[in-house]
Amino acid sequence: MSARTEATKRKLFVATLALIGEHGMTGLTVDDIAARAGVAKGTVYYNFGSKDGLVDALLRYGVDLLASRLASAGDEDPWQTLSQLVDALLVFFADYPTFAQLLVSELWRTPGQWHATLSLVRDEITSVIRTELQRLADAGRLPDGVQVPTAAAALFGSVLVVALDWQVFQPARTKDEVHESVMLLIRGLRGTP
Amino acid sequence: MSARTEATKRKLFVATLALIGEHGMTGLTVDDIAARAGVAKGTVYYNFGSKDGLVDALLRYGVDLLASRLASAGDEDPWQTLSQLVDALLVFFADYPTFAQLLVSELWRTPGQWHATLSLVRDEITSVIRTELQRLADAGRLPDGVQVPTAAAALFGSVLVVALDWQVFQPARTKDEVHESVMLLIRGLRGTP
Amino acid sequence: MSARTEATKRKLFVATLALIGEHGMTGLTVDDIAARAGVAKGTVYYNFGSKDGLVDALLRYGVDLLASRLASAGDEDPWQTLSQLVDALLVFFADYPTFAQLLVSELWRTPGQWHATLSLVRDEITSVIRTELQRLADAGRLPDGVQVPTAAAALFGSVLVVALDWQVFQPARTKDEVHESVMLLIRGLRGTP
Amino acid sequence: MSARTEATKRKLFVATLALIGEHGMTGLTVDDIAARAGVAKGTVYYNFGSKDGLVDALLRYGVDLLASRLASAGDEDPWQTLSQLVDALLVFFADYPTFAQLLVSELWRTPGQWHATLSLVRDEITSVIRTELQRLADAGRLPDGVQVPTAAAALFGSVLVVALDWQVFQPARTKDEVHESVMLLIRGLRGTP
DNA sequence: TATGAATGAGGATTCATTCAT
DNA sequence: AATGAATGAATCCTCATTCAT
Repeated sequence: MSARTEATKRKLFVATLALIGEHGMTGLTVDDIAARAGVAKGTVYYNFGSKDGLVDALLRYGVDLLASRLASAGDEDPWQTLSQLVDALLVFFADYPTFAQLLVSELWRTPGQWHATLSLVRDEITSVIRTELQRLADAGRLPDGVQVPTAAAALFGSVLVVALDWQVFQPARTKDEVHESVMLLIRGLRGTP
Repeated sequence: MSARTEATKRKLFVATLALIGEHGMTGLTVDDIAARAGVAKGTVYYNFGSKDGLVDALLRYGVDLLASRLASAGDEDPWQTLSQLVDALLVFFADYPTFAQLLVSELWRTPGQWHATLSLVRDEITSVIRTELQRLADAGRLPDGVQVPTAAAALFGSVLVVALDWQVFQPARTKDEVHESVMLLIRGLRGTP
Repeated sequence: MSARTEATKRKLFVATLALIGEHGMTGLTVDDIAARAGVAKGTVYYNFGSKDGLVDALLRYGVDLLASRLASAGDEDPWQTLSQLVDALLVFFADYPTFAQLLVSELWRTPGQWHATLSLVRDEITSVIRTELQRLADAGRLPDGVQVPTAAAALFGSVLVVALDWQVFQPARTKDEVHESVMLLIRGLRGTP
Repeated sequence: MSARTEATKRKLFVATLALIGEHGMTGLTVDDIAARAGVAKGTVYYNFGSKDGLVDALLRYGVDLLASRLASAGDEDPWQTLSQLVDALLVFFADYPTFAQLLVSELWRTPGQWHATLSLVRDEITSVIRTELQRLADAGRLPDGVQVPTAAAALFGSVLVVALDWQVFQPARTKDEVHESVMLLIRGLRGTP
């Protein structure tokens, strides 16, 4: 892939993300994307084959970005790692609010055209969380009855929704306050001391 | 509003909800709605003015339904009330999965055409939760640092997301298991005993 | 025709005239007419059979009004009578600007749904003018080559257009100024003294 | 604008003009226009944005055509120039009867969607007439009390209406007869010899 | 590698008219 | 004599996609 091609694709990603942020997935048109990116409409098709192809590629691009961020979390204490993961997620969603929107609005749609790619995102995140929860479970540090996969999904969902609510309805809160709220919420998982 | 009109509107609500469940918001056409409801297309416009108007009315219809269910929750012990609210929400989302989808996919969209109505839904639900959390806070039964509005939003979001995840990715779980998961998750709010 | 019916019809005429004045013939809907008149839509159909029927009736109503005004003009001197006719037309068009608009916009349309009725209006007016011009011609007071029917049409058109231009583009002019302009214009018909 | 685009636009202009001539503005559909022009419906929207946009562009196209014709009139004697202008107008309206219809039916509509463009047409024509009348006024060759702008408007309107009446109600007349009628009518402006 | 004019199926909306009350 | 809910044909417009350059 030539440098020129790569630059074109990146311009299209940026334009798409901006437009989704402004008007949502509905109302996202190839015309607008091309105009915003400063290229001709045909270029989108030349590079991505279709509108869906572009969005799908954008999604994968986002997954990679997120994965690299989550990878940096890690601590001997699983609770510390969880705290770092929550932090990384909040920062990522703050950096790419559009991505959070996209995720929440498409992830649980029945047929969903990008379902495969989005499930990938979900798995990417929940598996990291699941790993830490499992470490805790193995160490007997989780209360009885906690189902690791369900708990991981719930934690992921909570962080996602809280991040969105933070930005849309309570932008005045600081990241640390929000982080604290989430951690307080899940203290229940720690079980009675 | 005549009985005939009311019947027509209800038919259109039912048809719309069914179609959103089948094909999502995208792919929802007035043609399909009218056909499914067994009325002419013009009837949609006569009754709701536009497709958006129909969805908006449907949303308000759902709010009322949900509100009446939440109203039945109530106990001397705030924790009991919270548990009942979580239960009512899970049951409602199980009864109207489409409504949960609609909520999650539209609630945090930036401008969003139904933003006003959806905020109403959010407020309707969170205010009930907030009331209970406040009762706990007033009684000194919440840990320091818990911000009631943020906690209420987080709790609502968690239940919503968990309900969706339950249906889409883990349909085998029973409602009680899911309820238990959520309650475990928020045990943290109870503070150190 | 009962008094009630007549009142209803008049209300519909008034509403229709007002709406045409505001939005033109295009954009004139039965819904709007009924709403403005304060009656149900069905009433239009009960009274006039169709939208066209209403407009047609309105047109005939206008013709009668105009005819009665023109009838009051009359003088021994045909030039005086012409002057009075021009005056009556200007006043009528000033009183019912919408009627002038309707006339000018529909009279020369090729198929034109109200062509028959509108031609009636045209004949009503031009025949009065024609009569006076013929009196002048018979008295040898018109220059050679003046074709009475063409001249009558031209005079009618001039007055109509001048009246409209007066209202739309030069509302500051007084009626007398406009009247004077028209009379000056047609002084040519008087021939070299 | 590429040659291809220009050809497409011209085809659409021709088709539109023909259809307006046949069925009037009402009854003008984008479907018909596209079919007549031999292009897809979308092409109309690609090139003009909307049906109104197409009509507006057509109007401007007509203005230019007319302006170039009027520009060829010119004589030392202002009366001669006026005569030539009247002739040019009659010929233009005979060549493009639809344009005359469009003009008369839309020019004096209250808000009117093409009011801006149509006013442009009106100004284009009346200003040329105004110039000649002003030359006469400056030379003291107009009777007292003639208001140049009003007289110009009246003259324009007369020619327009006479041209339409000629085609619709008196097609047997020759152009020269009609021309003569108009000139006779405005001889009044020449004042007492 | 990129362009942009053209396409046409698809979908929202309008509105004159009907008819049971 | 009047109502107004319902109709559905007619129309405008959108937008993902194609293709010749």
